[in-house]
Amino acid sequence: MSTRAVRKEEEENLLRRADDLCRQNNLRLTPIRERVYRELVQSGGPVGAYDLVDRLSSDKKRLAPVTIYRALDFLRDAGLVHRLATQNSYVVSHGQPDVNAMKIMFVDSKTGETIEVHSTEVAEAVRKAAEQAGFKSVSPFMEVEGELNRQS
Amino acid sequence: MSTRAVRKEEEENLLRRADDLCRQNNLRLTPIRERVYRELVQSGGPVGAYDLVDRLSSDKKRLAPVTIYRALDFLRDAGLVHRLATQNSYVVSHGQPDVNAMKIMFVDSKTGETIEVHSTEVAEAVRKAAEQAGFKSVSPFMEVEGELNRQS
DNA sequence: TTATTTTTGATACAAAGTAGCAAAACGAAA
DNA sequence: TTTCGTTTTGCTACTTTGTATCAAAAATAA
Ligand SMILES: [Zn+2]
Ligand SMILES: [Zn+2]
Ligand SMILES: [Zn+2]
Ligand SMILES: [Zn+2]
Repeated sequence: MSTRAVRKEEEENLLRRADDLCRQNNLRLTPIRERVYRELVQSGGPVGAYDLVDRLSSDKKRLAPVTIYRALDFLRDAGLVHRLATQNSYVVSHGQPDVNAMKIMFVDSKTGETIEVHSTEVAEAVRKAAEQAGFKSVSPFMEVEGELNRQS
Repeated sequence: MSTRAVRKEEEENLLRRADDLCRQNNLRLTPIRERVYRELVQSGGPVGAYDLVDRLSSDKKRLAPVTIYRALDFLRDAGLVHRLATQNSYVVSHGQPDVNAMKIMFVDSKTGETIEVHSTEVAEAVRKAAEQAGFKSVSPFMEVEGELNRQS
């Protein structure tokens, strides 16, 4: 099977899982919301909101930014998409949401490429640090910039 | 000694240390850079760039945003100030820069209040996770949202 | 001094995100 | 099916955040 086909299959898996998740939680994965999610999935990386406006607009119909932002808000609330604050961009959340793990989004400083890793060790260490700081709970998501090993 | 006086003393410590740091590294802590840093120190928390514009502008002289952004860029490069990407704001870096520690900025989701904690445990756990993700190095700074214990 | 580099000022602009309200679509009753 | 309240979408305009550009000023070096 070609890597192209593999990716296509992964895309369909993500779409199906998003569909299931929404159905199970009585959330409505409406056409635009699905189109935004699909575009993020297909891009394979972080995409800016105004990029999504362009990509999902046709010559006939230009979407308003707020339409995209609303769809993104929905997808984020559903846990399907993360916002990368340092990049002003949005990226699909991979992996089953493991409640005890910290979801770390590593962002390559050069290219903006991201890789998501889940780690219970980091979660535990951050929880301890949070306690020190007087925080009772912390977000299970964080963003860390770094340099990707450039394998040519 | 009053807590007010204690804070004043802390402020002066930070200013002096910033001055020393710049002198030692041949960096120029010019008047406007120092004013921006001082304002951040005195505020005791994160402040937005345009807030700084207002606070440092007088009736006679209105500073241009770019002036503030340049000062902030300098201060960030010097390691004196952090940008909180999730809050679009800037905050002074506390603590001696311990090279082996992760500097975690906990941000209260409700108030925006921040507390900085340095942790070698988190640094180590993140480093391991980064290795998994194929990252050779990571930023020693991260931002985590959470809920502060509300001590009334 | 004179030349070179760095910093600041001023204007305009770009990019990211939101407010407000009306129309449309949807979902649950009746 | 019709009614009615709720949710979603479209549309316009607007706010907030951050930059590009180029000239003037200040600092540093020669
Ligand atoms: Zn939301
Ligand atoms: Zn995720
Ligand atoms: Zn810089
Ligand atoms: Zn710091």
